[in-house]
Amino acid sequence: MKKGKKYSYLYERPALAADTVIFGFDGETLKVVLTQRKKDPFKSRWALPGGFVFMDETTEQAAKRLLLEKAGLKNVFIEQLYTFSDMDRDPRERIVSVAYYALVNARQYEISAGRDTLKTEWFSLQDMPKLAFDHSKIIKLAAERLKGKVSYQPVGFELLNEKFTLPQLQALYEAILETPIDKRNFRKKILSTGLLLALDEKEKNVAHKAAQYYSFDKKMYKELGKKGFHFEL
Amino acid sequence: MKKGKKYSYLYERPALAADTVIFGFDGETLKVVLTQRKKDPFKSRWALPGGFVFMDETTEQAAKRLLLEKAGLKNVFIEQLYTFSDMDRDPRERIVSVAYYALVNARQYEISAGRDTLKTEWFSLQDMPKLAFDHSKIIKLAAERLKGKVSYQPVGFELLNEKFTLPQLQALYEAILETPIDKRNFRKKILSTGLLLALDEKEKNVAHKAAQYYSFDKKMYKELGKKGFHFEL
DNA sequence: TTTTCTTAGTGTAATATTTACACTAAGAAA
DNA sequence: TTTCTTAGTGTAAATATTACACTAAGAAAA
Repeated sequence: MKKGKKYSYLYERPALAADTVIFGFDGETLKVVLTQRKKDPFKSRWALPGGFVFMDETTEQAAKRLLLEKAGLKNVFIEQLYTFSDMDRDPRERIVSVAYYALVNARQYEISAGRDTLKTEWFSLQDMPKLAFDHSKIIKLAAERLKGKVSYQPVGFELLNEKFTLPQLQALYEAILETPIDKRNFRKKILSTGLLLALDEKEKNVAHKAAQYYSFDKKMYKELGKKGFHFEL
Repeated sequence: MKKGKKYSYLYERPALAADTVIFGFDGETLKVVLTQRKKDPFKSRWALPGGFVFMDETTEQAAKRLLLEKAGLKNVFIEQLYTFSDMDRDPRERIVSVAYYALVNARQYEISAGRDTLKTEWFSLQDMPKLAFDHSKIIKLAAERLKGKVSYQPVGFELLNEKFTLPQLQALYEAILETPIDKRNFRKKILSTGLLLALDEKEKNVAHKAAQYYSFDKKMYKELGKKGFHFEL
């Protein structure tokens, strides 16, 4: 037993961590926040923001704390993704990680580097560097999950500005689903759900016809989020 | 530091467990396997089969081992459900549990009681006893997950006999979705997916018109399981 | 052997949804 | 005033969904 190790158990226990996949949308592509590691293992490699779960917090609370500590994000939507438990996923020792994904407005939040990271940056999903640990796998699963989510729940409130145009919403859907969508059919369908409120306002300073702003009908958004609705085009 | 506690760490660690929600179908209702606890806490209460995760196995491997040890089940379909990490979910100490759900053929498998359980039995989902820990919550989430699964993936292969009739398959869908389905529309839709192979064989010894047997087209089942398909009636 | 009971199996018409597709409108910049 | 760019709109054809009632087959009962 090494000196200074204060907590002892009858059976060996893995360490417990939380990792977060932070999705943002810049109007063009889906992005994910990565942090560059300061220390070994995988020193200077990019990785998901993550860290150990403390004894006085649930894994979700840990994920939210880490979002704040590592990326400066507060009050964001998160949902549990999956728990990764391969014995060798961390070369130091066994660490079981509960992964969460978060949806944030990439334009609204300035991402700030955390304490033990060199840099923290947005990376486009189609253009990812080589990642530490099994983090590529985690991101891949998160992207699939988000794709699934879009097809049965409204998505967008968390990722867009409060006011947004239909072309913006469509671009978001196309980025998540990784497929082009017919403009007219998209509008018809999304408007028929009753999710959207047309605002009395248009885009400004665009060198083409200005698009109308919409916002989500909060009540409807919540309702369809709970009971689900099928969205496919 | 108490005597005999051999594993020491710098930081406190929760224990890691796996719990399993085993779904079966008896032709009428969805059932779940519960075991009656031999020891405190919650002595003699019904609970989900579960136990600690060892250091040389993933949580999924642990869930599979526990399925065998606690219920005598081998080679069954399992999928990760959710990780439960409330600090007080176990009164003894903090135990984080990764929950899995399994789908098995309730008629084919004899359930056998495990070592430290009094009894192991099937319980109908609508008729559950009071459960230990947060296991009611886990089962509720598992049932919702299964409901969701049915609407975008084929389900039935794991729960029915290799040969089954359309009324049996329909009864399964009705049990999972908790809603009656129109017979003609169900047949039309399920047959149009190409999932089913009509066999050259009928039910025997039934006091009414014998139903035709079908089996799943394995290739199609796998394909639709991977890429998903929308099923709703 | 006939009748009864029970569940399997079948089709259609009305309605709703999905799909494919091309032009005009608005705004700034050249 | 012309050009460039993106917003916004409608329809017809095809497909999918829904609601709904009778005949067929088999064993059991009379």
